[in-house]
Amino acid sequence: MTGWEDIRAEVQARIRSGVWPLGSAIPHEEDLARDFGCARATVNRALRALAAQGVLERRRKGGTRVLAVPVRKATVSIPVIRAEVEATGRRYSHQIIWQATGQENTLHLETLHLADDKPYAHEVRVLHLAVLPPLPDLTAISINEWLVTTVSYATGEIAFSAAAADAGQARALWVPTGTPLFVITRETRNAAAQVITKVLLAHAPGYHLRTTM
Amino acid sequence: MTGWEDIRAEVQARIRSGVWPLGSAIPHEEDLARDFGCARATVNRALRALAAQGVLERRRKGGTRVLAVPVRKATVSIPVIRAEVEATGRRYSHQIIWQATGQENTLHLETLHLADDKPYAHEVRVLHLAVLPPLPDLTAISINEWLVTTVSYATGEIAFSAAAADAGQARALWVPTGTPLFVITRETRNAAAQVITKVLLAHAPGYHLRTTM
DNA sequence: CATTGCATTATGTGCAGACATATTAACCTT
DNA sequence: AAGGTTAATATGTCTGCACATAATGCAATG
Repeated sequence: MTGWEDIRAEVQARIRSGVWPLGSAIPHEEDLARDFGCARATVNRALRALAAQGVLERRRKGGTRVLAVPVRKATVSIPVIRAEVEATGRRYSHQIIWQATGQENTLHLETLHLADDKPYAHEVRVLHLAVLPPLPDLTAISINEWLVTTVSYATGEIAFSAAAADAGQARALWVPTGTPLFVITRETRNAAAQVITKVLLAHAPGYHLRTTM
Repeated sequence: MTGWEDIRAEVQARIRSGVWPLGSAIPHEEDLARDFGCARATVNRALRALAAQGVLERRRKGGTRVLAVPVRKATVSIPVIRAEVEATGRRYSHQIIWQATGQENTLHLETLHLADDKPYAHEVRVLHLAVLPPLPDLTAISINEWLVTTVSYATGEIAFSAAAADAGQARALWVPTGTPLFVITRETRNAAAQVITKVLLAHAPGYHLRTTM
């Protein structure tokens, strides 16, 4: 009867109805557990879920409070491009347009990803070779895919934006210069906080990144 | 010594090293618990985290398997625009450019959000009044903000894309027609799956949506 | 008066056991 | 052989208990 989802819903209802105003502290887990007639672990699970959702803020000893500014959080999947293309029933391929070694043992790569031989996305990447195992044959597998399966879980920053196609992007994607492109930039670091790679990925017009709340 | 984070790391290491190849099934929670010398609940926590990350797929009775196609998941915050603007030290304001009632008890709203009196984002919204409480005075509080604090948790779809500014967006945002804009479209539904509102939000050039992995 | 140190407190996490539930596989029926 | 029923199984979750950990404030100390 009292699952943690029910408790999450109840807590959220109390926040919405003003019983626990925005910015205020809510009772301790133990009190809530007594209120709801369940174990503290159950309350804990519910409150942790709400914290992950951006509704609550929790701090040891500080207790739990309702965020003053509610934040909606959405989880987006950043798939391997090959899988993304093949999921729509199209055939994936990629071409390395240009590559060069740069300062400090870096490799610069310009890649075009294609779906049914039509341009799908244009990628510019800098790889820091010192923090990577030897590279494979890049004509067989895309760097993107190789990295995902090779490098242990890494942290990183992602940014989404819109930008006008520059000359290189325009040429690769068969669009006029200045065309709005959906751009994803990524910076990936390994466990030791060393930068592994930086990527700028510009998608051909019509691209949408979808998710649910 | 054996926290659930350690176990998550170990499982991830085994996947990366090929002990558990992509697409293969991994042992049951009970077996893993014996292997790692911990309780099943601890293994469960670790595996659930990995499933949320997009590394594993879990099904009752079906067991746990490594996803054939690794997916990176990132959580993005969709903040209230006022908070987003004020977080950068600027002053928020908004203007309702146009509004009209449409078919089936809907309200159409065109809003401009400003930061230090400069255009920040252009919003076009359709509200389904039948599934909402009475609206407040919209000059005092933006719809966006009112909805977040008023409507109980709702599901919805979000899509990010890049688009060329149309005439209305160009005029509102002080940019030439055709300028690349970062666009967020949202469709929000209540618990009964009824559509509450649809939004198209076009951000002024320079906008970035950031997140970490 | 500043600083260090300790006790307090709320959340974070672990464990063992139990039952719930979804899903598959095996079985039986027609 | 097709189809429906049943049993087996792995995950999902709850409970009650325990200890760990971080953060806060108070107190003792120099």
